[in-house]
Amino acid sequence: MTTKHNDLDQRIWQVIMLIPPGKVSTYGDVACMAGLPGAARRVGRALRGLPEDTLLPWHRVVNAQGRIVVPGGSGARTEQRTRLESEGIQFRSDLGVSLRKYRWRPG
DNA sequence: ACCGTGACTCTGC
DNA sequence: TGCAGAGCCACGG
Repeated sequence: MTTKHNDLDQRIWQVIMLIPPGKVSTYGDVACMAGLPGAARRVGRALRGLPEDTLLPWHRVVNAQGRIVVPGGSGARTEQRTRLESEGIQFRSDLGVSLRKYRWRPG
């Protein structure tokens, strides 16, 4: 098999599963860590195809503003916020989280 | 190969 | 603070 569209997704998922509980990362950072600088949108596509029963901590991925950019769908937005709060992450209003405090940086 | 689309990001008003 | 435009990468028709 030469063409594996899953290859990119696989790499993206691998990065996301490294995000520790209580911390969050941005689409841009995940893309960069996956070796795809600037491909933040590609990360969104990778998460979009995730099954509902996935073990991947997709909820720890927010946009560059620390806000949830997940479309309503089946209440995924609410679920993301609930999961983050259950990990000790505090939300500022309905705006989002403080990246300054919860942003995860590999190092 | 061209064009439109998206769970993005940055800059400007 | 919020909205709009342009740039960005990869995918699907």
